[in-house]
Amino acid sequence: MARNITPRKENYSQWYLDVIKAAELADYAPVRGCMVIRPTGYAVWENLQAKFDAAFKATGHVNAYFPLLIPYSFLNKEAEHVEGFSPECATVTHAGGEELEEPFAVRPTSETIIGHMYSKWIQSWRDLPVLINQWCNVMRWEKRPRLFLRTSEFLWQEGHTAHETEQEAREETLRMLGVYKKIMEEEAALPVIAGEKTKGERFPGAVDTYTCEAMMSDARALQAGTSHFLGQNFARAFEIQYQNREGELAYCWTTSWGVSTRLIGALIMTHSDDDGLILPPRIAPVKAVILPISKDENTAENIILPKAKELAQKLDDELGGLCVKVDTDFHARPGDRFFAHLQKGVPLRLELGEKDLASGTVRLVRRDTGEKLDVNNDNVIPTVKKLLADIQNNLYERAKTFREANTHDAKTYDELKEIIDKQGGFVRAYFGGTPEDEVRIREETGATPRCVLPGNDKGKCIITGQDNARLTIFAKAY
RNA sequence: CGGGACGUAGCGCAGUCUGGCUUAGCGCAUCUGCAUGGGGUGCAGGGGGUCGGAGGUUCGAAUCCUCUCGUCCCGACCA
Repeated sequence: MARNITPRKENYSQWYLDVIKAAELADYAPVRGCMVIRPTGYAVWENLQAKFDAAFKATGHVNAYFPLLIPYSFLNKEAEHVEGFSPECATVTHAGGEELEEPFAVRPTSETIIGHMYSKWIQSWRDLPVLINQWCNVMRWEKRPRLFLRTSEFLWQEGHTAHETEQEAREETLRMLGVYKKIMEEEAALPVIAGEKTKGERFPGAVDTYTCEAMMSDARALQAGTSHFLGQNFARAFEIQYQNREGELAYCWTTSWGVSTRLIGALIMTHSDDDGLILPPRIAPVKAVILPISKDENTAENIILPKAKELAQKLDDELGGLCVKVDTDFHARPGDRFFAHLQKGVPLRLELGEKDLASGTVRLVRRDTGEKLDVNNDNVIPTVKKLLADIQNNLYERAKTFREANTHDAKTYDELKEIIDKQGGFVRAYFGGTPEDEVRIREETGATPRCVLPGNDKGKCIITGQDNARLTIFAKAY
């Protein structure tokens, strides 16, 4: 249907890029791996940001800002951390026309510099917990960039907390994982599985890493957000010590957690179709668009437009403002205007023409299903509210149904191989192997352990044959 | 980082092998006018590129050579 978008079945990667281009979400920057987030894409990010930020504040966190440049030596203080990040770290070696004595790292993440500051700020158990979040950009020099999913520079949020006890820090890690899951599911309509990462997939420097794992519409997995229990690793590396209630010096227990603009990639690949972008109403910058239609421009402008504006105002009042757009591009033909909004993923289209005025109705068209409804003027506002809620719900349910239909169980390693090879999707299997086993599985199947399911479901490991292995999801991932 | 493909107007392409035959062409989009108008309308007229960038070969380069930047696909690598 859309002539500027490659059908999903034909070439998934191309489809993804075409949707981004058609919806004007982002464009390539002149620097390899970097992108420009265009106003529409940025508006989506702002909406996501607003939801997460409110949830962070509600759980007692405050925002702050730490610098972009980090003394490179800081990264070296945590062995696993530097090993994990140095390959993708950009460094600044010159400034002011001179070579620097010590290079700066452009932050790939901020555990180190925040750890450094925390060691200065934290003296006593009375200073704890410290619950700080920052919204910023980070840079990771990726070999193979893809818009939103893996760009050299991206926007994200990183929460960094320090606690008095291990239990408190562990609770924080899981609390934020829960916050992520809730917002992803309720606001972004992305069904996710919240679970633990295996050893091989852990964040460099973490004791435990948790993830919200989503399935894209090609049945591949996408890590949508992570939360890390850092134990005392960074506290020891940066001497984040405090005097405890007994008057002794003790190391803090820290956590970190983040979600990024990658979520926009997840939204695209979860909800959109061959006509272009589909956005869940709760995070769509424009929730509904009203199109005044008439073959006579004068009628459109002087009779229909005022009514459209009036309706938009009423809807805005009901929906919380600035969410309804009136399309005043009378010169363009209706078909062109439909497609423009279709591709940009506006959840609901309201058509208001002479026929509607005569019959006292408005035509409503859903983006997710294409369903059309003629609704009496009196019922427009409640119907719009209902439809937006329905669309939100439908997108979530649709994605969840797809995920469930593409999730299979494997009793043996051979079965796992077979399913990954023939059907793809998520494969549940008991796994208790080592990181070396994970590497071997990846090499032999292309799949990686995405997440260990919560709960006490245990069984015989498909690799080692040992009992008590935890139920783990394997999949090919982005 | 290895293998492959590619970079010519906003988008998609032809021309590149066999340098001059083009003031660099085509489709879509765009602009103007008229008609049209509820899922991509029709006719007419117009605007826009110096061929990713730098250097070289040549009387002459979008076309040949060297370097460089970027994109896509596969692989390696990677929260």
